[in-house]
Amino acid sequence: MPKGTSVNGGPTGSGDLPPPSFRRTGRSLTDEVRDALLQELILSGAVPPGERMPTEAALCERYGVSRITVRAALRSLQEAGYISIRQGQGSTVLPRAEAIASGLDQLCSFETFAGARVVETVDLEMETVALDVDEARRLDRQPGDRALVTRRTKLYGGVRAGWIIDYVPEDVLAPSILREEFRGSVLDVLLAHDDLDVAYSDCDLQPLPASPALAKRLGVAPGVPVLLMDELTRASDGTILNWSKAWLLPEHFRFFIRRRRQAERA
Amino acid sequence: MPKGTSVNGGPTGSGDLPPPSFRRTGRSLTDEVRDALLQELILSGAVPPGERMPTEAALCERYGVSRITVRAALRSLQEAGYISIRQGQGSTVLPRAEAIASGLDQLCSFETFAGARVVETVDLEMETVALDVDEARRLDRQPGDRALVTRRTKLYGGVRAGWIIDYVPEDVLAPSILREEFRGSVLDVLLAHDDLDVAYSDCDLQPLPASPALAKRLGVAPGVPVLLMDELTRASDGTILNWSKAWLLPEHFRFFIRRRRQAERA
DNA sequence: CTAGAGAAGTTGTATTACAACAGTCAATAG
DNA sequence: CTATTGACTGTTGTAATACAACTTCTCTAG
Repeated sequence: MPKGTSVNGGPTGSGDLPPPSFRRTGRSLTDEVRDALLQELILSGAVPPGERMPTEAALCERYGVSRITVRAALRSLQEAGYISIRQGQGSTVLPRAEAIASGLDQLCSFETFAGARVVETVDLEMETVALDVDEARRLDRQPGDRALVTRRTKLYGGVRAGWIIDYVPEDVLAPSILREEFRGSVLDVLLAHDDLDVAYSDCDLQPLPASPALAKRLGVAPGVPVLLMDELTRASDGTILNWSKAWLLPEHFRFFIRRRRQAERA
Repeated sequence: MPKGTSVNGGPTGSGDLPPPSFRRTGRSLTDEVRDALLQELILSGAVPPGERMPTEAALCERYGVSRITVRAALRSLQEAGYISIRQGQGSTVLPRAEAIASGLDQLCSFETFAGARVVETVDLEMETVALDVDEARRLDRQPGDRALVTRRTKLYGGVRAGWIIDYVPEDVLAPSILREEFRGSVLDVLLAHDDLDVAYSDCDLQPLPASPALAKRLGVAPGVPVLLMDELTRASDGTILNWSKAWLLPEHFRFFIRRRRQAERA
């Protein structure tokens, strides 16, 4: 709730009132335009895959911003894999934008990931612990520092789908607050606190055979393949906010990612 | 091989000669600067994680380009997860850049992915086939269209690590050329042809128990977890260039991805 | 009818200017 | 002396204009 007051734009003096559906939060104008383009033109299907986006000049007019801002927003969308930009030709919406829109590269909770499916949380355990050496190193804290550990089983449509453990250090968020605001997702609580500035997570994926204990929790046979998702969530300055380990049954999850060509090395 | 002659820059008239290690290909100036920043400052460790990048003005001078170009390059790096940019403060290199640098979001062949490890290709089969209905739909072609199918087993350090099938439609690359240039990786052949304009791939990850046939090929017990990586490679205009299915043993692969926070939905 | 030149439309880059934000430090009020 | 305020500096964010470079289409000359 702080930082909501920063009126970013308020351009020089030209009284162009922003067109409809153009909200103004504390973020940069470029980010606002980026989101608007993504929502109103790409994800909505207004410009289907293969079709060309409006020209930069048209977008400037539509949103009442300069070409600088429009170009930054377009470049952002290009980098994210939504569009292709070619000099002299224009910007084209790429196919399968839905794959990246619902893909792994998007940092969101399992409840958000589930979409329309009914999600339940059972066998919930929350306790404050002192970090051991390994846990402390992983979280970039000191051994003995305290953190709230949350363990639970996730059900998708009534069926056991995953077993999840989260660590949230006390210096990130007071355990009392997390306990109070927890509604099934630790990440959603963190995301709701703007001051934490959740930005990204580094995630390690690894298929494993289900151990007997895990198999029992998930109601499957020991040895069936599960996917271990080991994830470290960070603020935009790199501070570690959360460590999450999730053992997931593949039949309930589909992992899409978009791989992009990188610069050729020297 | 066309497009190599396009001299992009040749700025107005200011005779600033570019500083060392600044190559000029057919790509945009912005992309050149982006790569230079990534190589020379971030990946080289010249600016370690947590440290601030030089200011935009300094980078303008260093590379002899305008602030427009530098900002576009920085924004690209930000979008890719390498740096954080904050108004009034500057750009900061984020921790664990190596995770994304060697991560799944980078489109590269298994040989490149393997790095220093010795990679061998055995049980190679290449044949031209007519696509059936399902294959054609997946490749966005017509049933009966012809494609070169490549099947082989990959060995990492002498140990069987994965079983891979590739489809390359004839209209993308002549089978004779592919057969001739194939050195273990289909993707590397495609990447070497600039005119194909390989840009990205959409990838579906799914853990599976190894079938008896697959287990036999990989020399493991049936039922052990393997990761199926189903991937569609595309050109920058969305054209499908290649369909690849890889069954991988997890002990030889580590899959990192960086998940970024997306725009909040309305 | 074809090949080539030319025009129009679009993105890429440069330049200049100012606004907005973060941090520092000195001046001031208590 | 302490704490708050205020100005100042350095940085990124946005705007306006201009032109270069690329793509596509049209028109013309042959």
